[in-house]
Amino acid sequence: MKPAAEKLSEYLAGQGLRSSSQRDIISTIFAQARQHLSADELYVRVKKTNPGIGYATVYRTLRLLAEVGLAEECRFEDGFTRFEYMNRDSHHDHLICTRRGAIIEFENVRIEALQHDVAKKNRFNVQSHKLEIYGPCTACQPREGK
Amino acid sequence: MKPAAEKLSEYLAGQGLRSSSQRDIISTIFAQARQHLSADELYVRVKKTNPGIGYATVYRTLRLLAEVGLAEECRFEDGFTRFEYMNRDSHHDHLICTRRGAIIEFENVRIEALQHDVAKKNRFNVQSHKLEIYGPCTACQPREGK
DNA sequence: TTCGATGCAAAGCGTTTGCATACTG
DNA sequence: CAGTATGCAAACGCTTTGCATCGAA
Repeated sequence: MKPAAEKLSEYLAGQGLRSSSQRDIISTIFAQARQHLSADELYVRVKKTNPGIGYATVYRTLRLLAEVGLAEECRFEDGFTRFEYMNRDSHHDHLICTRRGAIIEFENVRIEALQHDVAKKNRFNVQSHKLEIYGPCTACQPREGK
Repeated sequence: MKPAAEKLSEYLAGQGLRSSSQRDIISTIFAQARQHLSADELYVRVKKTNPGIGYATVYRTLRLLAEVGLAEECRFEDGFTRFEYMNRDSHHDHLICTRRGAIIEFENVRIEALQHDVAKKNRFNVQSHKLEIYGPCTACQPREGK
């Protein structure tokens, strides 16, 4: 699997756009995080090693990465927008802990098949879908009073 | 089924809060809409018959309705927050047309059962879930190019 | 008469944009 | 060199809040 920075550069070259050290740094840090990050969380991480990089560049690079297909926007119920690193083809859904926000990914072909059935019945052509299951995870449940 | 305005009033009385003509008007119009509305869309509808009502009151009333369980916040992929009228217990999910934004509700117990299986495997206690299927609907498909 | 609710305008917050400057190709 | 990318700060859109006033109980 090619590193994110390289994929991005190839895309940029193909589009007549330019590479930059900032874009390399941001996309590399984003890919290494291997978890869902908000623009702000990514900005903080980038800032640690590269204080010169601005907020706007992080936002602009995230949008670029989304264009290339290396990042995907996720809007969960807490209202924050996060980005997920995607350097593969497989789709997956999310289990989200309502106590501390841990996010677990899963995949279930039977659910996907049923989704297609539902769509067919309603004459929808499935382009994409999104499934999120919310609840306390094991680690949080013991203390869950209610 | 009790009307939304009445349910809201009962809740307010129980909490030592006060009813108001604005709250009645807003909750009634919201309930009658029978579709997902953004705060702004609701505000516009309310404004038509009651120009005196302010934006803030619409927002505050929507939050109240959510508290009572009569409204639910929905964040779809387009980034807008909408509210859905909920005067029943049944849960349902959404088919969302990517062309013109039509929203269709559906329910599928088999999918829900599978979701619980997934959660169990991952030691999650399901509190709620959210399933959205995106794609062009029949009405939009004929003109769908690519 | 008390204290919550309202309407307005201002503030907040996350995100985007305009612009002069820095840098890539 | 031409033209894109950057960093800053200002602008933006949606939502919330402060405050004086209004109105329900």
